[in-house]
Amino acid sequence: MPTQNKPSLPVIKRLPKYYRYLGEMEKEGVTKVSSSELARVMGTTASQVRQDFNCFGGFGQQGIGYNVKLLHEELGKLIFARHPVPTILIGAGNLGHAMANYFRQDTQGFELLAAFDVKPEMIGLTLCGVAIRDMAELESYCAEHKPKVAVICVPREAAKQVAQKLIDLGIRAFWNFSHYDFSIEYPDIIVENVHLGDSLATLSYEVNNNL
Amino acid sequence: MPTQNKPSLPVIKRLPKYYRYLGEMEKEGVTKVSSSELARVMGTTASQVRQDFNCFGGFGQQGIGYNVKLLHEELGKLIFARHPVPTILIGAGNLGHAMANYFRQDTQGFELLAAFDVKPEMIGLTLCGVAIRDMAELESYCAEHKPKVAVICVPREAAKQVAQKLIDLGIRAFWNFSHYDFSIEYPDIIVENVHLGDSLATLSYEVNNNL
DNA sequence: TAGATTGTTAATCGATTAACAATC
DNA sequence: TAGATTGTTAATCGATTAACAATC
Repeated sequence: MPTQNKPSLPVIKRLPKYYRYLGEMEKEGVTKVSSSELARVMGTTASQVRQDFNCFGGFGQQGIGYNVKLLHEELGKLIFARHPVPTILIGAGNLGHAMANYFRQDTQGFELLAAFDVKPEMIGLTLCGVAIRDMAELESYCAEHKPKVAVICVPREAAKQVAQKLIDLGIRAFWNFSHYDFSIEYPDIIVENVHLGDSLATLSYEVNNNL
Repeated sequence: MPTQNKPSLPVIKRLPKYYRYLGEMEKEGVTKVSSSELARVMGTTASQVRQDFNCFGGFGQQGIGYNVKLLHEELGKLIFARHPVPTILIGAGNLGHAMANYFRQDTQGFELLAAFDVKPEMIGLTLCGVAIRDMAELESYCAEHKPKVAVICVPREAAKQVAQKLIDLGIRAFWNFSHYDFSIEYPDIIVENVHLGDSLATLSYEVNNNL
C-alpha cells in the first residue's frame, strides 16, 4: 500500500472531474486507462494524475494502467456518502428554485428535505416536491429532522443572520450562493462557495482586458 | 509609477472580492483603508493585498494607506467595460431562467440581449424582458447584433455542438454552466466556468470525510 | 524477457508571506 | 521629526512537473 499524503484542496477539487470522465468512459465500454490518457482529457499532466490518485493509495497497476470501473467506484466511495445527506434549502427565490430543480435531477449524495423562506406568500407552496416552510419553523424542524447540509440562496443582507442561526442549530456544512463569507467568522465550518457575481466579474475582467 | 507584473489568475479572481468590500466601505462612509484592514476582511495577509494592487500599479500612499473611493473606482475600471457587453443566453430551462433573472438585478458590465432555445413551446415567450428565440435564428441574429458573450445553460450533451457553433459565429467569451470543457479544445477562448455538479461533489467529499 | 506504466522521490515553478527601505 | 504604511525585494511554502526505479 503506497504512501497516503493527505490530499490538498486542489486535488480534492479535481476529484469530481476525474469521476465524471471515468463515468463517461465506463459507459462507452472502456475498461482500462493510463495516466497519460486521463491527463489528456483532463487537460493536465500524467504526473499530476498519478500524484493525485496516490493521495488516496494508488489504484493502478504498474505496467498496465488503471481499471476504469474500479477507479470510478473508488472515487465514488471517496466523494459520496453511503446514504444521501439530509439537506435543506434556505431561500426559495429564483436561485433557490433553480437549485431545488438541480437537486431533483442530480441528487447523488444529497437528499433535499425541505425549503424555507420568509415571504408569507411562498409558505405552503411546494418546490420540486418539497414544502416551502416558514423560517420561524426552522428551529423545531432542525430539532426533529437533523439536516446536515444547508443550501444558502438568500440575499446577502440576510445571509449573516441565517448562517448564525443554522450554525447554532448544529448545521456544519453549507453550499453557499450568498456573498457572505462564512470562512472568516467560522473557520471550522465546511463551506463550498458559488459566488456567481464574482464569477461574472472575473469574466468581465477577462473580456475587458483580453478581447 | 511602480512595477506592473502581469496579474496571475489567483490575483484576478480576488479582484471582484476587493471591489465588493471596497464598495461596502464606501457606502458606510469609510474614506481610507490600510492593507492590513483589507486583509482582515478578505481573510488574507497585508502582504498579499499590497502585492495584488501593485500588479496594476499601486493605488496607495506610503504612510497613509489606500483611498477607498479611488481604489474602488480604479478596480471598477479594470473589471468592467465602459459600455455593457452585449450578451446572449443559450438554453432557457431552469438554470437559464435563474441566470436571466440574475442578469436583471446584477447587470453591471453586461447587457442581456436575447435568449435561445430549441424547444418549440418556449420560442416566442419572454424571459425577464428578453425574447426567447429559435436556435435556428442564431446565425442571422449574431450577424446582425454581434453579441460578444454567451451564457451556456444547455445540458452537457448539447454543449459541445453549441460551443462549436457560437465560436464559428465569432463569440469569444463564455459564462459556462455546462459540463463541457471548452478550454481543452479551444485554448484561445475566454471561459469562466461554473460547474455546479463539481461544486456539490466537492462539498460531498468534505462532508463525507470531515464531518 | 522486453515494453509499458505505475508509484515515488527529486527538481522546478509559481504563489504567498516576510522583511525592509522608501516616503508620506 | 516620528510614526505609519506603502512598494518592492527576498525567503518560504506548496503545488506541479520531471525523472526513474519498481514491477506487472
